[in-house]
Amino acid sequence: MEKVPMRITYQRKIILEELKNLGNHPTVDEVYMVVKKRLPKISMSTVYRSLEVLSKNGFIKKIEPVDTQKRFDDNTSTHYHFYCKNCEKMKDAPLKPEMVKKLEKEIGAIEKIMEGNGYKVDGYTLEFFGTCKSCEQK
Amino acid sequence: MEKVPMRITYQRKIILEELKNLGNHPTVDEVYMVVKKRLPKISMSTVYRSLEVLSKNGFIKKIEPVDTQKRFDDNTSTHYHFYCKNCEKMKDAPLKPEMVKKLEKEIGAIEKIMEGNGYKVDGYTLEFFGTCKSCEQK
DNA sequence: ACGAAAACAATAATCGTTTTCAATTAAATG
DNA sequence: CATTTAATTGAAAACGATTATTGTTTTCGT
Ligand SMILES: [Mn+2]
Ligand SMILES: [Mn+2]
Ligand SMILES: [Zn+2]
Ligand SMILES: [Zn+2]
Repeated sequence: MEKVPMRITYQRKIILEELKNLGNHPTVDEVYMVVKKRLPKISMSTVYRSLEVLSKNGFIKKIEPVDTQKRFDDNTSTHYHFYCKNCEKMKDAPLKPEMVKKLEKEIGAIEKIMEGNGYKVDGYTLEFFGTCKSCEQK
Repeated sequence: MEKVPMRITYQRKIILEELKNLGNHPTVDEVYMVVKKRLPKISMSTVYRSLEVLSKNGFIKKIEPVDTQKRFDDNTSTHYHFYCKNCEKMKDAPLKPEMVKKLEKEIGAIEKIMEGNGYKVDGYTLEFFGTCKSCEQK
């Protein structure tokens, strides 16, 4: 149960450096392409692993979908979801309609602000994750 | 440019039926498995296409990630993102820190409510999508 | 009932990501 | 230092989810 400190290897140092001067939210492939210029022999898996380690140690932040699979909902009205990492099920967020309405309005206002800033906002997704009620009760 | 009405095929009818009585947000595979019991010869691609068509015609709602690729951010503080469907770049949502703070607080309250409902909330993702400023200016 | 267009089943291809494993490198020990 | 131990790497294969392709079948307006 000991926490082994992250090793600062040459490739990790360079990956971090290049991520920083790439700036805006690159994909793994984008990082790979620039790093390859300095480390021609580096492999894709090293880039994947390093970014993972760097984010796990708080140097950077990973942006990833809560759940990668497509899902379908017979309820077409606006509501939010909760993904349980334990049972891997998607549940409706346990919120009263009034709460949903309020949040919806709030975020709608935010969208307006972004539109005022020159962005065309088509929509958004808000998803919570953690452990669902039934899983928690065990 | 004509809008062709969706054909109501046997398999679409059954897929919709089964999606409805599956209830909670099934994955494509989950739909496939139950539908296969009634239509042993149905193929996976038909399930994919049908769910797509059904959602496009408003019968059901698709739940999918704004962007499927992993991305990494050198900014580790809390902030929101905007995905441009045109240039396929992820940008920081153009919001003033005060606005972010406010939303953060608002959603934090929502999390509390869900915790009160027996859920363990580890976090959430909020992502906007549409067309970014620079793409819009063309 | 006929025929054009749409949808189908089966299969292969693609995409992003993870795993495997032998070789290399870094850190810990003496 | 030299030696031991353990983590990391590169290359390749495997993976799961989704999309594309190709003939065949079905739907539906006429
Ligand atoms: Mn739902
Ligand atoms: Mn960011
Ligand atoms: Zn659960
Ligand atoms: Zn753009």
